[in-house]
Amino acid sequence: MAKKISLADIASSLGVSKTLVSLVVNNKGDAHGISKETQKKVREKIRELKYQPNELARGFRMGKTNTIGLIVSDISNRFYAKIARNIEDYAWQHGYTVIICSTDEQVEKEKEQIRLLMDRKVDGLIISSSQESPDFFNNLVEVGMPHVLIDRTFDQMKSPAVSVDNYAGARLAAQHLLSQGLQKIALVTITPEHISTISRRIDGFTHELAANGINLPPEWFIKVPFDNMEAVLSERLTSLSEANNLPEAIFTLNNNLTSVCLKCLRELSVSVPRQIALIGFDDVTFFSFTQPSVTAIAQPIDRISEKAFELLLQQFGKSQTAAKLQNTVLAVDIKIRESSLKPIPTYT
Amino acid sequence: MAKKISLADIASSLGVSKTLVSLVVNNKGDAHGISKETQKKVREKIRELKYQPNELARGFRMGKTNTIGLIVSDISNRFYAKIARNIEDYAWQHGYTVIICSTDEQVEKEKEQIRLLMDRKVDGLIISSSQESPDFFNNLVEVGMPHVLIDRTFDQMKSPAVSVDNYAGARLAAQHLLSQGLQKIALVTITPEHISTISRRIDGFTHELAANGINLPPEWFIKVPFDNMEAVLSERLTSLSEANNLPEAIFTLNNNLTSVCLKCLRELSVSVPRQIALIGFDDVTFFSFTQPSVTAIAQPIDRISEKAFELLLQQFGKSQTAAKLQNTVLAVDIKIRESSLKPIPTYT
DNA sequence: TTGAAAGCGCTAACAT
DNA sequence: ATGTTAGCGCTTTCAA
Repeated sequence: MAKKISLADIASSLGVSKTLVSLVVNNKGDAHGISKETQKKVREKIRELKYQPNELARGFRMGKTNTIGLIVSDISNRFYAKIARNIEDYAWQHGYTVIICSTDEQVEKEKEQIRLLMDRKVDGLIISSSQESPDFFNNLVEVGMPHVLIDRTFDQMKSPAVSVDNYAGARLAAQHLLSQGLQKIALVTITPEHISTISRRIDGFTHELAANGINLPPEWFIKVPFDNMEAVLSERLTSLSEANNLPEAIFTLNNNLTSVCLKCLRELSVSVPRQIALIGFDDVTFFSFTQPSVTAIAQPIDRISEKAFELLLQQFGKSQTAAKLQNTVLAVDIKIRESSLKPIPTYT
Repeated sequence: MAKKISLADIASSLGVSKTLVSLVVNNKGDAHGISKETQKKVREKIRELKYQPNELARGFRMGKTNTIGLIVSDISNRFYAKIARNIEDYAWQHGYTVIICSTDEQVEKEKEQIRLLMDRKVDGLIISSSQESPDFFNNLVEVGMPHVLIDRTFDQMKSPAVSVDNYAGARLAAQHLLSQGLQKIALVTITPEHISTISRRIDGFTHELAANGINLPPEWFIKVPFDNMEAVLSERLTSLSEANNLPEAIFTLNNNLTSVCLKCLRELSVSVPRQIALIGFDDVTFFSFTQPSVTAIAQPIDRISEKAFELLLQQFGKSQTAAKLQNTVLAVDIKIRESSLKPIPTYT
């Protein structure tokens, strides 16, 4: 690795002070009344020697790294990948760079990652947490670490947050199914269920069903583990099928679940939507490409990212004051497509 | 932000030197003959004061940040999202953290990002480049910046790289189509075509067709811009359809293209595979869930990531020696599914 | 078995 | 209009 040119190098080779050079590098030359002439000399030397400021040293000195951390359960999940991309864009626009960490829903790993990023002095954190309580994050606001919680939030939390109205979204799904006269309805969720998004979707859906006099029998309240969806779901559906006890409709609580469910139904040769109507929470592009296209509750991914980044910037601004709680809840949409439509639409 | 405890704090509060504390923090106490007793005292104080080493300062001092940069065209693309996840895992296992940058195929942005990451002193770079020549990267090996090129590579490059056999993969696709007696075959590619993966796929496919006496007429060599696939492809297919000049089969050069093509065909009410057989380069989970399921050339994503990270670690090891060129080319697989099968398979 | 001091590259208060 | 100096928090000779 060729020795890097430093401020001192260009200063000494010019017979001026490091201060001077630093000033012009940071475009503070004029403000400090450094002569145009000297500035030009310095700039030329900088170009000649191909000087590049050591951002690490600068960050160290200024206590600011222009880096933010993004913590999610799995960056390869469509939803988070999109979020990541949007946040990366906003970050880049503001001169920040983003470090990504996937937790695999493991609370300890998540904490470890956050601690590491803090030790690395990232300026802020955007987190979709797998934790069960807000304690860890309340402590973060206590110590003044800028951060915002996204997607998954907590009651009693002190952190700024942005999420969507999961409860309303799930109700939308239930209403859509009910409006078509469907009564035998199943719910497929992942465990752990304590995740706020999941529990609110469950509540919204079951409440809406209950309000319409329908209850969700245990055998149609299907829980599959986060890391083994396909095998478990397949097994459950198969046994329901064999018992001749399949529902008429299924609501899946996230996009992975929706995909996996589609696949399982296919393998069981269950036709969607003819035999079973399907609707999922969380929309992905692909759902409009498939046959049948898939009905889904769509989250405003870009607005989530935008708001999250904005809340972070806000905290960077007022350095000393503790981050003020602001819990933004965004509305969701239902994208009605073929998979949930009974009777089946006819094509020309 | 509560004042952070530093090495000096715990040293002075114990009446010992920073050296001592540093040594025990880094588990070099025994090696340097520091008494068990003192070590214990230090460790207790560390716990009491909740001391956390400032990794930024440490990185600055040691010239090592334990951070690597991952540069791809778009982190929200399935393929790169998976790559990112795998690399993140390997990185985490080895104590590294990863910064992600999406270039949107913009060469200048890519260069800027790489320069910024270098100024931030990342230890290494893994790059799927959008550049047209290897010059920039050859220079990187010259200055001893550890990096590895993935996915897209260059002739005459001096950088370590890992890619897949795009040429062979495309031939596989052609052979599959030809083996079914299909003759009227179209190719859908993105522009810019200079990207190595793309050009090799084009070559492999057209060469295989040519070897079988089939040529690709210009109107079936469909080029759509990276950032406007759907509109353009739709327009082209529509006009072919109106001219009654649709092919019998289509080969799409990446997963986005495949999805988009599927959608366009649907909107044209063209049945896949009955009217047109479809096969795409690059497999994504979803392709096995759809109706029809989609035939694709599958890349060994995990092996790409693993090898890439390994090549990077290798460069970290032998610090002084220039990175030795190693261009790993991995084999691809064809996943034959319904979309490419003629006659259409029958289901029970 | 332990400590003093230098220094990584930069910025900023304080001279001059 | 420009320079001196101290110091961010850590590791690492070199001494004692």
